[in-house]
Amino acid sequence: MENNEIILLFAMNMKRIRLEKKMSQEDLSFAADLHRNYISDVECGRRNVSLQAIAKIAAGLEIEVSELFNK
Amino acid sequence: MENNEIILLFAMNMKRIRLEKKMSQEDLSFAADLHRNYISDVECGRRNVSLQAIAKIAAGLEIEVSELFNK
DNA sequence: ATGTGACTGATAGTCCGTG
DNA sequence: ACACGGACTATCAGTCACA
Repeated sequence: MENNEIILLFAMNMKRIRLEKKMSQEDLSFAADLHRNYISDVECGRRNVSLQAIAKIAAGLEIEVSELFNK
Repeated sequence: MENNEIILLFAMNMKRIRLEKKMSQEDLSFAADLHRNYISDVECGRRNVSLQAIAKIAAGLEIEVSELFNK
């Protein structure tokens, strides 16, 4: 597979922002309407997230989508 | 399907940028290593694109991923 | 040069658990 | 509160013929 650069960038930004907001993965899973285990997988860089899931995560974190792709 | 706001935002940005760069869909499909019909589908908002495909498209357009999510 | 329906194999995303 | 596994269903990636 091996183009996981963007997957890791996304994962790291997501985790960093979630912690800044003092949310648990379960808080986020509820706010984003995604499964708790899925949030865990994404933050560990184990998932190739789709646009709609990206939008849900950004909404759950109350941020713009583009913030999840900052370098 | 419902929440296609982000899908349409992505589609419109992608098409606008591609045209600004004076590329055809076929040019982009070659540069991004994605099928021509797939590029067409994405620009028409018919696909829920994943992170890895997003990275390929941004690379093909020679832009940052976050530019595809500007409002 | 682009849009669309349809198809198949792969994987996104859910849910049950465990430590 | 989180990582990880296994199993499941819904959907995505990738392609074709044709308009």
